[in-house]
Amino acid sequence: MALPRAARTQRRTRIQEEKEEQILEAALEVFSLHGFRGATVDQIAEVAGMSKPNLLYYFRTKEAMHRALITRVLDTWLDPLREFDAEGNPVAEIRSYIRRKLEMARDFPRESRLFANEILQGAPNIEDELKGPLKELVDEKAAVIRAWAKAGKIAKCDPYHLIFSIWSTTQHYADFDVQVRAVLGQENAGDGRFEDAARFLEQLFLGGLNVSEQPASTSP
Amino acid sequence: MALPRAARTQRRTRIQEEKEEQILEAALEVFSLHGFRGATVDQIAEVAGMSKPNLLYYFRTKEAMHRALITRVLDTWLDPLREFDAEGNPVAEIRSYIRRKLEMARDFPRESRLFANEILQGAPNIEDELKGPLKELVDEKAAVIRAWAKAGKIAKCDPYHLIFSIWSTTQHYADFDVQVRAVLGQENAGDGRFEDAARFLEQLFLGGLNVSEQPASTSP
DNA sequence: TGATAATTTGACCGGTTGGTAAACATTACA
DNA sequence: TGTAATGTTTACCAACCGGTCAAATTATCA
Repeated sequence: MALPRAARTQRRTRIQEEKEEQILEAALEVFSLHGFRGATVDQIAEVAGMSKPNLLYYFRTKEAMHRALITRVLDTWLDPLREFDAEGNPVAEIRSYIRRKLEMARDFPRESRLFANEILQGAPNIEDELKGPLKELVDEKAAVIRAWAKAGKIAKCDPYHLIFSIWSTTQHYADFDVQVRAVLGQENAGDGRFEDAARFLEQLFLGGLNVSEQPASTSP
Repeated sequence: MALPRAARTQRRTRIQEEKEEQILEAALEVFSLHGFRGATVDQIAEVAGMSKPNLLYYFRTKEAMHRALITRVLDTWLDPLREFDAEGNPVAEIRSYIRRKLEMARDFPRESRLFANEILQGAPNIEDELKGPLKELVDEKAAVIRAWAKAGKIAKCDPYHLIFSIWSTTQHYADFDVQVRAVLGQENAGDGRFEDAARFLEQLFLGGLNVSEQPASTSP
């Protein structure tokens, strides 16, 4: 008899790799649009192009599928923050962090919505991830920002709320895309809004931190 | 035989007022946590403290309930933006707008999450509201902001993205509350984070718009 | 008070849900 | 090539879903 994924100890076959990939791709599509409870296994199976029992051969439950998806995506989702470099130039670091987050909102909106859905619904499955790895990473980067402020390289500010602000403003363009497009109207049908947003957010954050475009001394 | 809400032409009875209120309160609780598809009528009925058929006597379908809830909440949700006054002092206006939005995130997080869920899932039921009334209101206020910039009262910036930024940063404290609390740790158990956020966001936006704390001329 | 309208309930319905059992098909590999 | 492990499908299940119905209960007011 066959053993589904969770019970296997041997290395994965080619078919397993392919099918699990297909499934997670389809799961991302459906979960990101409807949340965990609103998504149905039938729908995911249909998007993945396979029968429901076949899908359940690879992931025994809907929850297992969701868990696998979240863990995989969370890791890459935090990459931009990890690249935040203490040794770098504050202005360049903050600017490129905003740019990268905005690029991710543009290129991977489903991943953003998956998290938004999860957090919005109380994060029942990833609370530990938030309080553990995520908090540690943010604590580390907050210390960097605080050091920059103490050295007078940027204005003094609460580093946690600075990070929250960058998260929220950039992810807004993925999570609230429908609203953004409705308000801007269809004349901005292309990706132009992302460039406009990048320009505005740089102005906002660099101005708000008292650093001009060319890294200069803080104002008196 | 009795006529449910939608078909009634007479004035509403006391019981109708009370029960519809109970139901919408319960619906807000459940919809804001699970989204439309993830919410169940049974669950709403249980929270409302009545039987499912009784609930369906007042709102004939789940969708009717959701529609009634959205329309009611959307109106009050936009109040802070409506109060944005062209004649006022730009610094005071922007500052008080941020404060009011943040207060709403603190005092009415469920309402914020209700919208977030709706937008996140493609806004199937309120797209018209977004493209109509909402867009008109934002267009109007964007013109005000642009005029302020033209008059040199604030820095030149894209007014739409400014509004998006205020929305996203403030609503973040309602929609992503679980994440915010996880990152800040339980030492900030009270509402202190809202005061910290208010301070930071004022610094960010007023600085980003080149206006100091005491309304002054723009820097050279 | 009594009759009429408004409200509430338990039983129920067809369709969908997440998930299973077992027969069948395909692949990997000795 | 044979065969054992892996992969796929059809048929199915019990629980749950949104919603209906008719009977029972309660409020209203002449």
